[in-house]
Amino acid sequence: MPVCGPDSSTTIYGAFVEKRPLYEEIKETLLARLAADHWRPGELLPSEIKLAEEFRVSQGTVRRALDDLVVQGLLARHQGRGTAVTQHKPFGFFHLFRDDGVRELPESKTLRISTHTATRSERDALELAEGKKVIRIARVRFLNLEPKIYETIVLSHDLFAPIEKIDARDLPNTVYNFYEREFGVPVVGKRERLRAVSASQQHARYLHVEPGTPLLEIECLAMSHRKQPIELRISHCLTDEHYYCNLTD
Amino acid sequence: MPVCGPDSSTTIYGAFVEKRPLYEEIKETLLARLAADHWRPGELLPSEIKLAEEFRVSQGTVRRALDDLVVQGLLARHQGRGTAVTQHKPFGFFHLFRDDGVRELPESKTLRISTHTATRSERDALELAEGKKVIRIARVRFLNLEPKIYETIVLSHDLFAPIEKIDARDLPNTVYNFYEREFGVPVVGKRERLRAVSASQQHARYLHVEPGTPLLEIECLAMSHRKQPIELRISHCLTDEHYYCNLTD
DNA sequence: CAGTGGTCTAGACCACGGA
DNA sequence: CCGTGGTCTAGACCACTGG
Repeated sequence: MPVCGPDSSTTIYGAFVEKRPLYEEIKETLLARLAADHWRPGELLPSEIKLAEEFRVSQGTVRRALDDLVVQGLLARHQGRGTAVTQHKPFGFFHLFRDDGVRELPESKTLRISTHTATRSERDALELAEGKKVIRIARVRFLNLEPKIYETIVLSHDLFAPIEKIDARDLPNTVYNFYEREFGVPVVGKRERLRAVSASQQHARYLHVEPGTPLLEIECLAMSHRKQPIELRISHCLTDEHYYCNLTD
Repeated sequence: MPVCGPDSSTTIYGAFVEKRPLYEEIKETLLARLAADHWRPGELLPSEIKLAEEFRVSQGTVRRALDDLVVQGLLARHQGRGTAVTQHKPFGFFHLFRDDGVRELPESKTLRISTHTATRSERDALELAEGKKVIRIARVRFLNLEPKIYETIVLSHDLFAPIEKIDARDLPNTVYNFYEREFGVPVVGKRERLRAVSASQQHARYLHVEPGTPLLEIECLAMSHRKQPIELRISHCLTDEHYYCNLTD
């Protein structure tokens, strides 16, 4: 009798099983444990056999769940060693590379955190009702000590109200893990829209360029499970010395 | 005794098996058949059971190979119906959407096809030796009848020499299928680098904008199996009414 | 209804890593 | 050496599709 989630059940194989595939249930359970920092990054999970015993399923079913999480970038498996939690957050995966191919980690300076009534496009992206409020965070991000990105983060006030009161200096550099840890909403996917736009007066001031300079606009919608939108992020990047990289295969 | 490729073998399970995983061999074989137009897009492949019999492996092994090809986007499976060749491969490769989310099929007008000695950056991308020649194809692409993309395609002359003699009007709108059909090189992956740049005089002329207008530059390297680079494509897109979309999950 | 893919099991052997 | 994940098998039942 498999023991994963509190779902409704039906009998097959002469036993009780959840209607959704077992490996989906197991994935959810493991995902929840990952979100709850059950294991530290780099730490080894129990072996397939142990997990199979715990969930009362066959090794193959656990394997299927683990494989999916590996594809999602949450776990890494090593023959002979074990299955480990991925070191560097996979979803905050930063796509900007220096022209020579090196990936730099951006530093952030938070300019302000404020609350407003959501605009039409913010409501559309975050699936909010009319009149709902959002928290906006404005940041400048530095690559190699030079300001290269002006970034606005938009969050549903209902979900993230406590952020309002945080001191701008205390906002972590990478916020996806922060959302997961503080608010229990893991970011598992995103939808990005890119455009080339002209730098506004404001962009120009913070990025030390002339207004009208071409900027790469990245509108990124981070999503949790079941496509629930979590965070809207609009970045304006100076791509004179960097490029945005996208791989497929 | 599995029967896939002409690889060296070793005995396990008391039988002869290839050193590489069986499902990899099967993938390659199916991939070759797909490249050879063994099945038409939309056509159903033999069932898992038939394929398992043909390759003399278990159903699970065939399934593993098919699943991988589904992830690659080459096949689509439908419970109760069968496994089909994906209908529109080129569509899956085109990322530009209209602001309202609709995806338009771009029209192309080929401006010229010419041959040159490869530049440094072209050699780097296509992994060519110094002094090698490349074919350059310049196109303007139209969305909703308006010129929106100025595109340069760069191909190794060694691989694609016959293209040189093709009349510009006969070059198909979507060339990936063309490469596969005419030259036997299937495009299975790509690496894209995006930047925001200013329109040059030439861009401006063809796209009917002022020089200096921000354009989205997409440098796309199309690759065949084993990361072999096939085609370098540099597109300059006017993103006043469109955006480039990237999904992750 | 028969045939397809989707899920799951139980068990086998192999290749790799670390003690 | 043992325990890990990686591959493979044979067979079961389910859910869906089509005639």
